[in-house]
Amino acid sequence: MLDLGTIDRTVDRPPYRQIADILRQHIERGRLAPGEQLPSEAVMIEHYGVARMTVREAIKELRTEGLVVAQHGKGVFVRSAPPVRRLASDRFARRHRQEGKSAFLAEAEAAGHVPGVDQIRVTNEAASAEVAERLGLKPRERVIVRSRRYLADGRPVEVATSYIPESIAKGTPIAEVNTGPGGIYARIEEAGHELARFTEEVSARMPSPDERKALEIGSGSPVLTLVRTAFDTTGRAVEVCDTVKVATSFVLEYDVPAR
Amino acid sequence: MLDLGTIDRTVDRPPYRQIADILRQHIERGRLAPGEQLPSEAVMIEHYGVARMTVREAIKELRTEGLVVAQHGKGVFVRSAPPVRRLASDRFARRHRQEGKSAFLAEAEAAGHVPGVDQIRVTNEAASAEVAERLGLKPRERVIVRSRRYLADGRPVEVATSYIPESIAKGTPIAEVNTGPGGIYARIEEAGHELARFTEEVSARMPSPDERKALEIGSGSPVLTLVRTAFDTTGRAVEVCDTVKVATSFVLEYDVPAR
DNA sequence: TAGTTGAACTCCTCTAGACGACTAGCTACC
DNA sequence: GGTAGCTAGTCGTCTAGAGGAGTTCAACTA
Repeated sequence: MLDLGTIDRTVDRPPYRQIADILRQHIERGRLAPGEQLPSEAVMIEHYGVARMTVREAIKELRTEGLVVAQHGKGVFVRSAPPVRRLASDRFARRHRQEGKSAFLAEAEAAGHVPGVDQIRVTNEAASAEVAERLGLKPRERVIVRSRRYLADGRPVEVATSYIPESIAKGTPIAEVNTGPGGIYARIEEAGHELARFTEEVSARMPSPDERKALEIGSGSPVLTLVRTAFDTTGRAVEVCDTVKVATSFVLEYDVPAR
Repeated sequence: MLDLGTIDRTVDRPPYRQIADILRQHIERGRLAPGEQLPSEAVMIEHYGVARMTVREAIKELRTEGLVVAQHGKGVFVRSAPPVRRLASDRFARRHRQEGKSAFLAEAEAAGHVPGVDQIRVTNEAASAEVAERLGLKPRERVIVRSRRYLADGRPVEVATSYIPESIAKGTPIAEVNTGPGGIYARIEEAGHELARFTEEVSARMPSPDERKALEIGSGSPVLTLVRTAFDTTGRAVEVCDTVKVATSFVLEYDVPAR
């Protein structure tokens, strides 16, 4: 049986924080294992002799920290840490494309996960000012917009939107839902644009409500955002991609020369 | 005067979320500017005709999202976005060290901020199993541990801890609080270890209470974590550095060859 | 003038209770 | 045998109130 301890009314730390502290320790020390259910609100109300809202405040704190998830009608459970996927900086290596694997597929399989993609939407739009600038296009030039959601072992882990100039995508399956083996980078190279390098801008923030929904995460889970630009050997930007990843599921690895 | 709108009791979105939505929109559309004060709880209770806790729930949601910060006794304010600092992947370029600038100093100045460092602590410890493994040392070999906090324009933006093998640091100012011009990387190179490359592992998570305190951020602000290893030209790991950055203050730029 | 007090305002924490909605398991009926 | 409905247990949301504590500023006092 879990030792819930007691709260101390004389100390200046408020009861709801003390309760959160006790539960947090149990989780961090493994006495409450991932997936395990926390004591119900009723039990804790009884045990600590506090009001319902006080217990809920404590649980709210843990939810904000991403330590637990509540399930309406069932209980509150310790978050089972999703598998962490390491993304090495060679994930865009040509050999993967030559093997018919897209970057995501190659990485997920290497990490032993079952990859999946859904919610694919492909449209042809006029480039926004920002996208045009990043791609070095004139404003309002047309681009293929590809958005999709990636899954690992059936769980959503990332949503991404790519923008490719129509002039490059024309006559290729890039504008189709199914781009064929190797993904869009393989198609871009076949179209005569040999890829030379990528730049990635990494940052992190809290998710918007839409992103929370698409990634099936709570409001306490941060996201990693990647803004990637692909350049061909002539230095032309041939694709930009905005990616939002579930932060807890990823570690990004980069190799930086000292120069 | 700010248009607070009204809530719709017939729709299935709960009132506290509707209130949060209204406020969020005002913030996102700039009608509530950074630093500006939100209507007080009392005003909103009156305006929407709801109970205290309902308004507080709405505000809590915005706090969790990192959009606002509450100040006891003063009010709730739209978070003023701290200056974002872009960290280019050339931030460890040798020329910076040759100019006597550490990586942080070089970057901060380039971005037009006043850099600062405080809370410097230097100790000599037996390497933990993890650090020993990352540095390729035998367990319990001694390392110099340097931890410090970085400030930009007086605001804390990052805490970092470096581990350098004592065998490399011996006889250099690396074990001193003041390492001299160019920082520890300059000293490592002077000690005969020419730096060849770095690897960085980037991830993001919510901060621990300690980190919240050191970085002076609320519980709704995520942090970026960097685990860096520096290698010399012989392939030996000469330093590892664990960094925790305020996520909203940084964009990390990386250059990835397509290979 | 300089310092203190007090009021008014703010958010923080807690209590005690209400009803609603979701889940899961059991039961009774067809 | 299958299903519809009941029920206990869970979390979600809301109400109406309380005292506490930090902030500000004006009024008061020495």
